[in-house]
Amino acid sequence: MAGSTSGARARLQQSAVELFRARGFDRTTAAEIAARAGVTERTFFRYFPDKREVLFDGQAVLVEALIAAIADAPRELGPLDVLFRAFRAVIPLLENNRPFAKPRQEVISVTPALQERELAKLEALSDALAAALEARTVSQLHASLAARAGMAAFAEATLSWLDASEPGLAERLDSVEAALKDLLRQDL
Amino acid sequence: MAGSTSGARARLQQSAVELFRARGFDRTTAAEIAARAGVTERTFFRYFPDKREVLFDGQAVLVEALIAAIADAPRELGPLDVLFRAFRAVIPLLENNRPFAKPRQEVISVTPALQERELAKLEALSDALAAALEARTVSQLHASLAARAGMAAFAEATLSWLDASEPGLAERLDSVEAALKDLLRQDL
DNA sequence: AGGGGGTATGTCAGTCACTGACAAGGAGTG
DNA sequence: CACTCCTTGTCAGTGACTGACATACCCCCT
Repeated sequence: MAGSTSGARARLQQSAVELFRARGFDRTTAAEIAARAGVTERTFFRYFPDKREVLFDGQAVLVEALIAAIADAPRELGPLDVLFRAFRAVIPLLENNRPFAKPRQEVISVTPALQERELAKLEALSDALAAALEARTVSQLHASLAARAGMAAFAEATLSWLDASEPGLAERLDSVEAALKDLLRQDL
Repeated sequence: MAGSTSGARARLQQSAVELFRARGFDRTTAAEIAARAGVTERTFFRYFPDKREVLFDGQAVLVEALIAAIADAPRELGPLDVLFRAFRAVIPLLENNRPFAKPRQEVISVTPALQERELAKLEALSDALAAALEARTVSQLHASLAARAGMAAFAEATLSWLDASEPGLAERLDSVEAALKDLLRQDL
C-alpha cells in the first residue's frame, strides 16, 4: 500500500520542505532531497512525477470532504451558499493541517514555479466543485462560475489565515463571503 | 525594438505553433523549433525564457487595454460593472486575434504543462485588474474578489467563443454576466 | 525449509530543457 | 577606417526526468 511500507514517501516530503526552506526550491536538486531521505534520485521520481509535486499531496482528502459536504447540503440553498457551507465543514481539517501547510506555503509564495503548480491544483479543485454542483441541478455555467468565485474567496481566506492565525478561519470565511455577496449587490 | 530587427521572434512563434500542432508539445524539442525558424536552439532561449513561453506573448496589449478601460469607467459603477465594461471594450482586439488565438488554444487545451502556464497568466491578469480597481477606491478584498470572479466569467466566454464563433463574443459576455449576477441573487 | 511471486529500491545510460562564457559577423557612427 | 552595439553561433555544463535491467526483501504456499 502507499506509504505503509517504509515511509520513504513521507521522508522525501519532509526532506524536501526542509531543503526548500533552507536553500530555496531552485537551488536544491532532486538528488539532494533523495540523499537526505536516504534513497536514490530515481526513487524520488518513482514517488513523485516531478520535483514540484513533492509539495502537493494532501489535496485528495480535502476534495472528498468538500464534495461530500456539497452533496449533503439542503436542496433549497443556492450554489454559493452550498459552497460556503462546504468550506466551513472542512475548517477542522484545515486547522489540523496548519502546522504542515504553513511552511509549505512559505516556500510556494517565493517560488513562481510552485505558484504555477498551485494554481493548477486550485483549478482542478474548482472543476471538482463545479461538477459536484452540477449534480445538484445547477446549470453548467452557473456551477462553473460559482465554483470559481467561491474558490477565489476560499483561497483568499485560507492563504491570509496561513499568514496570520489571528482572526480564525471561520471569521475570515465570514468576511470573504460577505465581501463576495456585497460585490454582487453593488452591481445590480 | 522588439521584433523590428529580423523577425526571428515571430518565426519562432510561428514554427512553434505548427510543430506543436503536428507532433504535440512534448514531442517537439526546442532545437526543432529553432531549426525550422532558421536559428539555433540558443537563440530560441534568448527570445523566450522557456519553451512554454513561446505561446504566450500577446498579453501585454490586452492588459493595457483593459486597465485603460477600467480607468475610464464612470465613477458610479460598481466593480463588476466596471470590469464587464472593460471586457466589452476589448472585443475588437480579441476578434482580430482570433485567427492566431484559435490554433494556439487548441494546443494548450491538450497540454497540461501549457494549461498551467495559462493559469499563471490569467492570475497575473487578475492581479492587474484588481490593482486597477483598487485605484478606484475599491477595497483590496473587494477588488481581488471582483477581479477573480470577473476573470472566471471572461475566460469562460472567451474560451467557449474560440471553440465556436457562432454566438459572438458580445452575446457570450452578456450570458456570463447575467449568470454571474444570477448567482448572487440566488444566494441572498 | 524451500521455492515463487510481488514490491521497493538501486544502477546505468540517455534525452532534453536551460545557462554562462566567449567568439564572430554586420549595421551604424565618429 | 576604427569603434561600438546588437544579434547570433558555438561549446560545455547542470539538472530534471525516463526506460531498462538487476537485486534484495517480504509474504504466502506447499
